[in-house]
Amino acid sequence: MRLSRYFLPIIKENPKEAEIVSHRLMLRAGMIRQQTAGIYSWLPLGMRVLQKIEQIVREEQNRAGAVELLMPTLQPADLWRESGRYDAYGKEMLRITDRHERELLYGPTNEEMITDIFRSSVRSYKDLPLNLYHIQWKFRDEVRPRFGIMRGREFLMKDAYSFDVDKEAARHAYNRMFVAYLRTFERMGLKAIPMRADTGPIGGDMSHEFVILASTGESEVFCHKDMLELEVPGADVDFDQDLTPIVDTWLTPYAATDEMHDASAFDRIPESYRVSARGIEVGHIFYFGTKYSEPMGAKIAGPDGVETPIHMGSYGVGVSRLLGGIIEASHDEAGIIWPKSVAPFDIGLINMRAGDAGVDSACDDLYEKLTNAGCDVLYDDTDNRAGNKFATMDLIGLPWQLIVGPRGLKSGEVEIKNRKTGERENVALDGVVARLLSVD
RNA sequence: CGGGGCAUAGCGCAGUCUGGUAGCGCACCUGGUUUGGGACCAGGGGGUCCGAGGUUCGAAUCCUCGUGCCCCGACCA
Repeated sequence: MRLSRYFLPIIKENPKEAEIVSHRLMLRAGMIRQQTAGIYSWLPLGMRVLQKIEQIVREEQNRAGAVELLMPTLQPADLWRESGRYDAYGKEMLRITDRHERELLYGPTNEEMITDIFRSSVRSYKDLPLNLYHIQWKFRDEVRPRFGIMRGREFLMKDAYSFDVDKEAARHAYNRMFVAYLRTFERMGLKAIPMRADTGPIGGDMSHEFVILASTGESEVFCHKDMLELEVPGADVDFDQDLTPIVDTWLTPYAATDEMHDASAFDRIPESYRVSARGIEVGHIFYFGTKYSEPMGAKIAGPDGVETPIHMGSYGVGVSRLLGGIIEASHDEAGIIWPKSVAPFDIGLINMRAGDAGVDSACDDLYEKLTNAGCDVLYDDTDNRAGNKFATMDLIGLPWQLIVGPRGLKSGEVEIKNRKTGERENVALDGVVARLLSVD
C-alpha cells in the first residue's frame, strides 16, 4: 500500500481524553476514532489489525473443532424471556423497539439464540458433540466505558457454544477450548494465564478467565512464577484425544484474580516465585450445564431414547479488546510494537527523497518485489520532510522498516531497522529482499 | 449510579475572575529553500466560542436550564 493513496490520519499530539497508553497510541496511529462514548470507528490501519486478530482466533477455533456461523446483532426479546434473562439483564442491555412495536435488543451475548438454533435442528445424541461459534459485534451499555477500545460499549467478540450429552462430554469440550485459547493468545505474542473464575450457581471448577499481564491492567492478579514458563501446546495437538493432562499442567500452579484470590495459599508459595501483577481479561470460558437448555427445551434423545437437556458451555474472546491488550503489552516511548502475527503491515518502506528519480525507482522496485514475495508493505512514498517519516513508522509499529535514500544508494546500500530491538543494519540493495524474507 | 472535572479551528490550549474587533502552537493550503531520525522563510484558509433561554447598548465572558465528553469509585469480554 502506498501511503500517498492510503488513509492514515496520524495525530502528533496526545488527545487529552486518552489516559492509558493503548488508547493514546491507537488514536495517534490513526487506528480508531471515537464516535460517542464507548463506540468507535475502525480506521483502515485499525481494521487491518482487527482482522488479523480475528483470523488467528478463527483458525484456532477451527483447529479445535468448532464450526463458524454468524448470528445477527439484533435479537427478539421473546427469546430472552424464555431464559428469564430479559428482566434479569438490566440496564446493560440495549433495548430497541421497531416500527411494529416489536421488542428487540442489541445482543450482549448469544446463549439464547444459539440454543434456539440448536433446538430447532438437533434431536439425537448422534449429532454431538457440537461447538458453534461466531465473531460478531456485541453491545453492553456499560455505565462507564473507558480505556478506549478496551472497555467499549460496542465490541467485537468471538463467542463459542458447546453442546454435549452430559457433563463428562462437556468437560472435554471445555478442555478443547482451554487449549485453543492457550494457542490463540500465544500466537499473538501474549502470555495469557488461565485463572480460576467464579462459576456462580453452577459451581465446580469449570470456569477460567484468560488474563494477560500488563501494568495498566484493570484488575490485580496473582500467580506462581511457574505459570509464566509453561509450554503452550503446538499446532499438532490432537483435539480428539484426552486433553486433561495438558489442562491439568495449567491448572496446577497457583493463579487467581483478585476476587478468587486465596491469600493464605499464595503465601505458601516461596516468596521468589510469587507473581503479583495487573491483568487484562481477554478470554473467559465456562461450563453452565443445562442453565439455558432446560428452560428453553433444548433436549436430545440418548441411545435409550430418553430425552434429556443438553449440557452447554460458552467461550468468549474479546477480539477488539485484544488490540488494546497487545499494545499495552508491547510498546515503547515511540509507539506501538506489533508482533508480526498481528501487524497491519509487515514492512514499512521509507522513501527518503521522494521525487528523486533514482530513489523513486529503487523504492518502486523494492515495493514490487516484496509485494510479489507475499509481504504486506506500507510504502511511504510521500514527499514530506524526512524527519517525521521515522516517527510515523515507529508510531504505527510495523515490525521492520526499510529505509532507502540517496546517501545509501550511492554505495548501493539500504538500511533495515527492527522496530522491536531498534537495531539497524545496512544491506546491499540487491540482497535486501532476501534478507527481509529471512527475518521474523 | 455516587464523587470530581471539562466543552473556544482537525489536535493541544489561552482568553472567562474584571462583558467591548476570537487568539496562540501544531496540523492544513500556496510559493520558495530544504532533506538520513518530529525542517526553515514568507504568505494564506479555517470558528453557530456545546445548545436553548435570559440580563445588557453590547455576552466566549454574567444568570438559568439542558446536552455531550473525560477522570476516580462500584459493575463487566
